Amino acid sequence: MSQVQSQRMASMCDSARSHVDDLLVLLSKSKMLNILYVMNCDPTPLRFSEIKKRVNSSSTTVARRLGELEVHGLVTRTAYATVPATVEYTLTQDAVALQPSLESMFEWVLNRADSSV
Amino acid sequence: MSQVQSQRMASMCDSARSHVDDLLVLLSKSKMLNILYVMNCDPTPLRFSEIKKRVNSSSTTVARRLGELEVHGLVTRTAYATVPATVEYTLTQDAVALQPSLESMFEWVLNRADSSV
DNA sequence: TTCTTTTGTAACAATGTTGTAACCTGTTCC
DNA sequence: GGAACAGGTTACAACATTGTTACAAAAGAA
Repeated sequence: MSQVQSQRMASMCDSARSHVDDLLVLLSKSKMLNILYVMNCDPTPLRFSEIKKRVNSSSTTVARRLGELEVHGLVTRTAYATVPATVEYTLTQDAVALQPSLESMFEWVLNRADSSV
Repeated sequence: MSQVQSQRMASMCDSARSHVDDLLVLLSKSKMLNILYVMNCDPTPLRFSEIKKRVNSSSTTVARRLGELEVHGLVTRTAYATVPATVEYTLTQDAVALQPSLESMFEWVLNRADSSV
């Protein structure tokens, strides 16, 4: 955002507000909810290629999203020195705490999708 | 299963899948979760300018988001012939069904924001 | 030696999204 | 007549994001 905001929102701490916004921006990135969804549905560690296949996106985007999730402490990346390389992703404790909300959100989404077909 | 049957099921799955994706794309648009958040926090009908102020975005974006929400049946727009014009937005029943998930998601977001400050 | 595989990264053109500025409607007040 | 207000819309330049293509590393198979 190019504009400098000097507004005073009376009741809320600005720095907390920006952290909340950061997280909402993170969750709003393309394929982010999809990735969390497939990782939520399948509690086993998932490989890069498997995630990519399930969310139906390019390597670039999947790599970017997983990187962002790792930076924010929502997924753990584990690389094994196999040939060819094997990398597994799992949700962290923090992300698991988000699971119930996501699950009921996805349920709502599925219900809507059903009734609008 | 016959070929015709499996084709029909495949296409049903596809269309359901695309509806799910539509909704995820909708929810992933910028400021969308913010708008749902402020409308969730304040159960009274909210005016355009009030929403705009609370999510801190441009008229263009807020109008676009509210329009999309209306098209998807998540908000109701009510215009009153006052001078100057008054327009109120409220969540629909459908959106209210999403509230619990959103609320616990926002709680999670706030908790994370707190601990990362 | 060259091919294959997985898991990425780099560069870049195409595409999508955003805010800004200007404008519009309709009515009341001066 | 002109200003002021809420609630937008439109055009467009600036900015952000995406997919594609090319590439790499490491080692076993052919």
